[in-house]
Parts: sequence; structure tokens; C-alpha cells
Amino acid sequence: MDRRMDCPALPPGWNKEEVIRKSGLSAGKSDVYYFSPSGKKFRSKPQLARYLGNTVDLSSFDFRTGKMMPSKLQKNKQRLRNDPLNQNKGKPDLNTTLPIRQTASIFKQPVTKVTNHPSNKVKSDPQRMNEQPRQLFWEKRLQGLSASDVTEQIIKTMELPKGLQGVGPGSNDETLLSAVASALHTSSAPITGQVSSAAVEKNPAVWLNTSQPLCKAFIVTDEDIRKQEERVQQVRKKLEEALMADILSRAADTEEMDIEVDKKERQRENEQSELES
Amino acid sequence: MDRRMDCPALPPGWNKEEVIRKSGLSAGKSDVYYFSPSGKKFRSKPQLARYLGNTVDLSSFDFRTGKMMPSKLQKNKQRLRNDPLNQNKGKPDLNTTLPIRQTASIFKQPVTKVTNHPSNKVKSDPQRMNEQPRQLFWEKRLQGLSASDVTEQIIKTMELPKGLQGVGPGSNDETLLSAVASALHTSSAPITGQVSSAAVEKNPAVWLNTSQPLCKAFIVTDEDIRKQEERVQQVRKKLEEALMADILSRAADTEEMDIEVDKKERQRENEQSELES
DNA sequence: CGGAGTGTAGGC
DNA sequence: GCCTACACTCCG
Repeated sequence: MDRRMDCPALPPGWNKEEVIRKSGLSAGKSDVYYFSPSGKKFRSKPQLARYLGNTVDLSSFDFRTGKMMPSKLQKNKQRLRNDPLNQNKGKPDLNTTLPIRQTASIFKQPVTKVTNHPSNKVKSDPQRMNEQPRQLFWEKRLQGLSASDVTEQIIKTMELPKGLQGVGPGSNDETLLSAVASALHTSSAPITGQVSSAAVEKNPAVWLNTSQPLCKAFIVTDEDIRKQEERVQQVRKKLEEALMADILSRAADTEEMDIEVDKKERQRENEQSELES
Repeated sequence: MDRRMDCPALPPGWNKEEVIRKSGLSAGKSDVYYFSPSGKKFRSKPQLARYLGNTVDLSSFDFRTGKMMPSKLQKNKQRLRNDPLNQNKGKPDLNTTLPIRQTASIFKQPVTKVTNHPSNKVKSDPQRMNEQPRQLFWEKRLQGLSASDVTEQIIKTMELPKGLQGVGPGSNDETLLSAVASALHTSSAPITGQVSSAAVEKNPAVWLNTSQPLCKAFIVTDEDIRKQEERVQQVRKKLEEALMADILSRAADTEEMDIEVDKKERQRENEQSELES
């Protein structure tokens, strides 16, 4: 297969290509590439995962074949296979698994799960635990960047509440947004802004709090909170509708696949009990 | 140790490097690599042995530490330890072990051992048992190659007896030598040359004997054999002198090591008998 | 396509 | 269980 083929395991519009090496020590081996709907080329699973973030779960995705391989999941959990409590074949149990926040953040976002059992934990990214030293005004490196969705359309910038104001040289609405967004993604500590923002301008080395973004301290009113809750409700409703439509449109394919998987698993189990009897 | 170090157990010019794995499931473990004088990288003992052939005896070589470990030799012979006949600590017994021809051939050379017991065998390389189809005049691919020793010094070419003459297009002394040497290394059949060498030039597809080198048939006289025997005697004497000098120069080190090994073994045996009583 | 770095089957 | 030996990935 030397030409681009559809790849059913990825979202619609993604293609896969396999190119055979013609010479050298590795002649006859092949390289696999994926192409996003907009044509961007991907050469490895980490590269793909970086791009898709957690919009797609690639943990069981086999890059070479382009298929989901349930066997890959067993790497960290050999234990689960014959567990009688575990009849849900590979799908995570939403009642016992801690979820991951479904944003497009480049970092996994912890979710606090509140129930009445003391053993509940918060998932968090261990890579973030060791905080690194930072340059003063390091957020200025983010100037000129803009967000885009998976089809590479640039997402229009966001209106920030009037209460938020930047701090530091050359501060404007764009850098303010970057600074606040970065702070939300890179620390789980509360964001309070720079307390002594007048002093910061005069002697940043002394007065800048590097664990806070380049924005002045601000007040969040009850009214702010109520408005935000309303917005979240609306967006969730839209998400629900989109997910329902997607689930319905895939139902036929998925059902076929599940039936095949079930058949094979049952067969294997039968063979096993025959051996044991 | 993350930088290339000299490795005294191997020929001069060989280096050893140890690299710690930085990430992944095996983080903290290390990989050991060797580098030939020309810079080729070796990642395992079998790979090293394949390259060095029998120019170096690696049977007691410990790949991870880069040292000769006499204890490694005891793997196949726990039984011999307390044998009063066995005072030669780990050196192979030349009376019972079949030797390997000590040439620099890239292939192991079988040695015929003639005694009066019917169970004696000839060692041979199983990789060579399946003979491959060959191109006519395939030896021409060897043009321009020259032999070099382990320190990469090019070895000056060899005077061939006047009786030997090439056959085929563009034949000269260099290709003749390659052809004869290859034949000696790749087949254990007698080398007789091309019988109908005039006919070969006219229709090689019909008259060329591909299992023989591109040289005319020749006569080996008794005189040739006597001269060659004399040369072999002389070279063996030089080899004996070199080996003696080497053994003497290493004696001090080796003795120290052997004493340590013996001490530990005796201690272990004492502990063992105490446990058993 | 090469090669450093990591994964991993199979031997002990 | 750990290690050896080599396959493979990923990125230059």
C-alpha cells in the first residue's frame, strides 16, 4: 500500500500512508505516515498524540497498523482479564475510574471527585510536580501565537472580563490572555495576579511574583460566577447534542465491530474451559 | 561513565561506553557499547564475536564490565573444580577440545583431528552448509577491496606462485588473489581451477564452473608443498615466541585475579558444608 | 534512510 | 525475577 488510505480508527478525514524503504541497511522496512484533514503529515504516535491532545484516546492505537489494539491496553493491567467484576471488556467504568477533564489542554487536567469515601484521589500529571525556575516576563514568548482547532482553523480570540488588566512592559489584551491561559494550564494553584503591580514596573526582579501571571490582582464577584456558570451550562448542552449526533452516526459501524470482538473473546473463553476440563 | 573509555581486554584502539537510560520503563538501567578502531558500534557480545571471528577469544569476556572473567569459563564444568587432574584453572584442555583454525578468516575454519577413536568429528560452520546460486564472474565485485588488520593498517598484498593464472574478462593479479582467497574461505571442496579455460572466454554460461575460482587449472608439485611446509614452520615459530612473550607479560595480573577467585570459591564451599552438617 | 534510545521476548 | 540480545520507534 503506497497510496493514502482512509483510517477508520481516527476521526473522519484522516488518512494513512505506508512507504517502503528502497535501499540502505533498512531496505524493505516501511515508514507509516498519517495526514490530518488539512493535509498536515504525522510521522510518529507521540507527534499525533501531541496534536490530538485528549480529543482522541490513543492508548490502544497501534501506529503501524492504524488500528485499535485492545491488547496494548494490557501493558499496565494484566490483572484485569479474568476479573469477574470486569465484564465490560475494555471500556472504562465511569463509576470507578477517575475522569480526565475533556478540554483540549496540552496537559492532563486533574478532576476532583467528591464522594463520601476517604480513599478518593485527584489525578495529576507527575511531570508537573517539579516546578521549574522561570524567567521574568517569560509569557512574552507567547506573543503572536494563536489557537487553532484540529482542522487548523484559527479560533477567534476570547473576550476577557473587563476587570482583568495586564502588568509589565508591552502588556496588551493578547499577552494578557496568553498569560492567564498559561497559568491555568501549568499550575493548579489559585490565580490571584500580581499584588503590587505598580512596584513591579519599577523593579521586577524584586516585586514580580513569578508563580503568578502578568495580570493585576482582581476581584471575582458573585455576579461573575453566576454568568460563568450559565455559559458552562450552555456549552455543555451544545456538547451533549454534538456527542449524541456523533454516537448515532457511528452506531452501525461500532456495533459490527463490538460483535466481532465479542465473538472472538467468547471463543477464546470456550477454548480455555475446554482445556481446563 | 558516560564517555568512551579504553578497553584493555580488547585489541588496541577499541573503546567501551556505558549509557544510562534516561526515561521509559527501563530508566536507570544502562546499555554498554563497544567501538571498533574505525568507529563501528557494537551492542552485544554475539555481535562483537561475529565481527572479531576467532581473532580474539571472547569465551571469558564479560560484555558488561569489559573484562576477562575467568569465572565465566566455569559455566560448562562445575564438576571439574575439585578434580586433582585439573590444575589449569579454566584454560581449555587442548587434549580433548577440538581446536579452531587460528587464521583471520571471517569464517570458522574446521580442523580435522586424527586420532584412533571413531567419535572424533570435524567442526564446521552450519551457516555455510546451504550453498547459494552464484553469478558468473561474481568475484569481480571484490575488485578494489584490500585486507586490513585489527588496527586498520592495510596489509600489503601477497605474492602468488607463478603457476597460478587468472581467467575471464579483466583478470589480473589482484582479482586472481581475491578469487582464490574467497574460494578457500567459502568452500571446503578442493580447489582445482577452471579446466577448459579457453572455452570459458568464449561462452562462460556454458563452460564456466561456478564452484571454482576464476583461475586456470594448475599443478602443485612436491617442491611447492615442501616450500609451503617450511614457511608454515617459520610462521608458527614466530607465533610461539609472540604468545610466550604475551603470556609472561600478563602473568602477574592474571595470577592476582585467580587467587581472588579461588579464595571466594573456597569460602563458598566452606559455607555450604557448614549448612549441610 | 540512519542511528540513538527504548521496548521486549525469551533464556536463565 | 532479571538480563541479554536484538527489534523497533522516532526524529534528524
